[in-house]
Amino acid sequence: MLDVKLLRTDPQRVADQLARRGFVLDQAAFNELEARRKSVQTQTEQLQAERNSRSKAIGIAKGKGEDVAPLLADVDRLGRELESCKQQLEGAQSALNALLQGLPNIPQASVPDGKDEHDNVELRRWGAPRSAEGARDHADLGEALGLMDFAAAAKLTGARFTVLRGGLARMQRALTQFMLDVHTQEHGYEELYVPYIVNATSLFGTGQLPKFGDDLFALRGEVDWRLIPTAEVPVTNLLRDEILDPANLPRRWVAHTPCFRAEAGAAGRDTRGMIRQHQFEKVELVQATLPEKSYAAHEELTGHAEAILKKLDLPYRVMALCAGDMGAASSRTYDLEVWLPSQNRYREISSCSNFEDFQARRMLARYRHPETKKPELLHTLNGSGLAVGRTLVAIVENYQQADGSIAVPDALVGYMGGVRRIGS
RNA sequence: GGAGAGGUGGCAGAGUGGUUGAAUGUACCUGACUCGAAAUCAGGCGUACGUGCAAACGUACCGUGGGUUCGAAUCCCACCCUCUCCGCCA
Repeated sequence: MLDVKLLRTDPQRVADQLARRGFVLDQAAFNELEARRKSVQTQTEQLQAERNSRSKAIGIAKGKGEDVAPLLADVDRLGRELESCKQQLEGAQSALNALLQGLPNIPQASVPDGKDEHDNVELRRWGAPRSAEGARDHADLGEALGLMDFAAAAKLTGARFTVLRGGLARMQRALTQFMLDVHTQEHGYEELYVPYIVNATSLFGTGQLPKFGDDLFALRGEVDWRLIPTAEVPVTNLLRDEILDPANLPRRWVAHTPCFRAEAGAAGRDTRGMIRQHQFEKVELVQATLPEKSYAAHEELTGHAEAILKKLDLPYRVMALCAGDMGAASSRTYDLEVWLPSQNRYREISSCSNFEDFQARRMLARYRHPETKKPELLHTLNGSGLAVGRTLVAIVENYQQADGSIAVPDALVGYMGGVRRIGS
């Protein structure tokens, strides 16, 4: 959520910056709602002040044993006016909130202009992509080995699910352990185990609700519980309604969870294979920092995710997303894209974002400023470190052998009980 | 699932209708004493929004949402959560 003060003081600047992401801010609508809210609020507060002082006078009079009847005179009228004011205030406030909650974050100055993924800017590349010549895709290879079974998953559930068997099931588990170990032992993250089901308040805090509920799976029942679309939701919400001691910053958390996405609107895209599933594994990095440190932390966190790709010797590139392609909550996003020889191109495997105080304001995640002693909003960041399912895809494709077997990356052999080859 | 107890400021813990946004302790901040520190003493110290250059003032907030009342932390209802015991269970 944006700071409403910013909208009051410099709406044109906000409008200009949101325009970079193709978002049109209705300034007239905001001004009207804001003016209305302000006038109704002032009126309500005045009425309440009057009521409070009368009530207090009645209390004092009673204490002295005086007659309170005169004081009760037009208290009825006051009460009715107050009641109607409160209702109006509620309406004005909720209309304003709805507008405010629908606004995306302001892109940071360094974010490139652009309207979609074609305008993203490549920052750097690492590794030597292998030729697409003769490369088979992961679904072909996995099914031929009998270790990746989409038909079985379709029977159990439906499209966009996978059954993994044997060596590939084990490799997915090995990848998870490997990533968690690197981040906890080399990058200083605390490992967390968190719920895979969250309430609506948590989803509001990180920004999935109210606007992006279509992509979430809801549980049936009386309570509004949803499956997490990413560990970002439960992990970041640990900060909700907290005031942290700055001595404990930055907080660095890593968690492995399955992720559940309805993929509404993705019909026809990546229908084949494991690229886009309703359920996938991910190791997620989350940081909470002082505001002045968040951009350094963003570079650092991106580097932590890159370290996994380097250790697995998977060629990748780093993309700075343009203003029009970023998620609504983000101020700046770097995507890591891994080389997939069967597609002869790079595909997203990690997305690392700095949200500045956008999420922190929604969830009141704060620290106590050492000098002013006042609570100030934290900055929050997260990134995949990495998407495990897509990492498995990348390994299958990049480590495929002429005979259709899959070599095991050196970094993973220890996690695979010494196995160096799958499928031969 | 059943029975009981409880949710108050950073923490502990009073407060059962009225000058209570909330005693007290502790932590923290400032000052005094001290060469310095500890101890002691004095003062300060919740969050959000609004008005104001500021001092200050107004409003809301005692798990959440309703209700009763001129007035609710306090009374009533519903829900959520925590703890104890029982049942069930990986």
